[in-house]
Amino acid sequence: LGCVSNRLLKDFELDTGEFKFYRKCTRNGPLSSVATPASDRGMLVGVSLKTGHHRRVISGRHQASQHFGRDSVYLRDFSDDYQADMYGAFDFVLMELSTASIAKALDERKGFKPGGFATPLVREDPVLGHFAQILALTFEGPGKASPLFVEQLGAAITTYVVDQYAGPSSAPTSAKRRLSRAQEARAKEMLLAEADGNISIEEIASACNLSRSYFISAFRETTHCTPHQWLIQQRIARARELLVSSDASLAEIAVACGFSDQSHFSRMFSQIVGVPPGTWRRSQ
DNA sequence: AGATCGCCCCGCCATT
DNA sequence: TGAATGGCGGGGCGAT
Repeated sequence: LGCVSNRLLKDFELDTGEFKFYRKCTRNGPLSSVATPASDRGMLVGVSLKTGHHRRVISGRHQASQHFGRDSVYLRDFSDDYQADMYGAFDFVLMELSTASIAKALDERKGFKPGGFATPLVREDPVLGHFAQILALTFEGPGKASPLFVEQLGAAITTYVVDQYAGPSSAPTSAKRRLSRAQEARAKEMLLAEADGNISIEEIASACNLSRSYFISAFRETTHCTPHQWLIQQRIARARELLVSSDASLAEIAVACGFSDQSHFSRMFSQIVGVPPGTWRRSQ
């Protein structure tokens, strides 16, 4: 994000794949300036946990001074160049909203299309302030928060930001088959739990009160991935964690991730990651 | 919602 | 011995 890492007191990052969170905190400023060129990373939401920071944002010939108190929120669009001089210590929780997840949240706004965001902007927002505190606790809490929890939290924040800060909606779009948040969460939960007792797609669909065929297409519209494909990706993600965090054999990791044997695991891993698991592990 | 059908995942084997 | 690759049949997944 343009900060010099070794000058930060706290510098955490949490990447769920769909969402990216940061905690960035300085002891005693001044961190002279930051500059990031335009990119297609989507939007950045920053929430200040403390008061006493201000910065001068330079865009073209214009300069604007922004003061941050507790619960101050700023939004900026990564597709614009960003340059700012910073004064005073800061403590931020930040979240990156990918263009895809923004589009998804806008799409879910009862069939209304985007009106765009008013950026850059700074304002007080106690709701996002509380979300930021939850995230800060998630970063520093004793146990790791489950990926599903973090993902749902990201979804909630995205929805909130779009509701509050996206411009007026315009033309309605055609309604598609999609899962409600509750159905999506339930379905994902059941897919992950499938490790023990074999659950079929049929059963998950009926748990969501949907027919099998409708469920599959709605899941796809919602997550841009078929149920079984999604499960495989979750298993591979888990495998990546175990590959770096443990010294278990590939056969053991395969079983731990829901693959019945090593050969099949290696094949699926290669297909998705591009290199076989052993090679990938050595590269980490 | 329910029926049909092709394809790919799975689980097991062998080989290097 | 562990890891990577290939073959193969059954069955469930996913699209229509």
